[in-house]
Amino acid sequence: MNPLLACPRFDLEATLESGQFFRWTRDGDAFDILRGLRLFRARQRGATLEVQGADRWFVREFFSLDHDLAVVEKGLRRDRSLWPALDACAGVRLLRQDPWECTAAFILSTASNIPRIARTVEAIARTAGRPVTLGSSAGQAFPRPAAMPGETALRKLGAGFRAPYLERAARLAAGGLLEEIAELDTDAARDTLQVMPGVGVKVADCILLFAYGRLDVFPIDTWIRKVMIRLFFRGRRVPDRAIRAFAQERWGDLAGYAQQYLYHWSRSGGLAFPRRPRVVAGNRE
DNA sequence: GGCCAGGTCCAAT
DNA sequence: ATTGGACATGGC
Repeated sequence: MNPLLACPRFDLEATLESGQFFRWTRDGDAFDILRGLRLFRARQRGATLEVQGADRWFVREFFSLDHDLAVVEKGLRRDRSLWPALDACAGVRLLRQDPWECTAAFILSTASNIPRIARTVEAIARTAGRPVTLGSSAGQAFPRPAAMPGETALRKLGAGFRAPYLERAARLAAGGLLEEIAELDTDAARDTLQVMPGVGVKVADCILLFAYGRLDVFPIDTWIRKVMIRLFFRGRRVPDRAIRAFAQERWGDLAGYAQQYLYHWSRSGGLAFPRRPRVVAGNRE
C-alpha cells in the first residue's frame, strides 16, 4: 500500500527547503506535502522513498525523478565557481508544481520572504481550500482559481498590495490561461504569463521553472543578482539581461538548475559575503 | 524607527 | 528603452 521508489541523487529535505515550494510540513523524519489537490507523505531512507497517499507516477513526476542529476552536475562542474553551490545542493531537484498554486505563491513573493509567503499561502488555503486528509493528518488544498477569495479577503489574509493582482490573476487562470502555457515555446510562454498582473519577468520565470519544467530559464532575484555579479562579473553592476544572456549561453538547458543551486547555496550563507569590515578591539578582521 | 524584503507597475526621462 | 518611487506588511 505504501509505494517504495528508487530515488538516486535525491535529497528530499534539501529539495523542500530550497525555497521553490511552500506547502509542506515536517513530521519527524517524514514530510507532509500538499501538491494541488493531493496530500501525501514522504520519507526518505537513503536512495529509497517511502510514500503514502500518492502513487509512484505522481511522486516521480512531482519530484522530477526523471531528471538526470548526474548529467546536470557533470555539466555544471565545468564551472569551478559553481563547485561550492553544487556541493551544498547535492540531490536538490526542481519540482513540477501545480501551475496555479505556483503562480499564486510567486505573485505573493514580490518584495517578501519565504516565511511570509508560506504563511499567506497557508492562510488562503485554510480559508478557501478544500479539506484533504491522509490517515490522521489533515490539511487544506490551495483553492483552484475559480474558488479564490476576492481582493478584500486576500488583504485580510496578508496578501498586502498583491491582493488585487492575485484576484485578477485568478480570473485569468480560471479562464484557462495556464493551460495554454504548456503548448508554447519558452519566450511565448513567458510573455503570456506576464499578461497576469503581478507577474513580471522574474515571477514568470519562476513559474516556468518550478511548474512547467522549463529547465533553461534563469530567474533573477536579488540573491541571484548579487551572487552572479560577484562570481562572474567581477563585482561590477550589470543589467539583468546581461546576466540572463550569460547564464543562457553558459549553461543552456542546465541554467535552471544552476539558478536553484546558486539560490539555495547563497541563501544558506554559502558565499560568505565579506561582512562589512568590523573593527574589534582595535583589530581589523 | 527606518530600512529592506524571491518585484511589478506606472510615470517621467 | 531605462530609471525612480509607490505599493502593504512584517521582521530586524
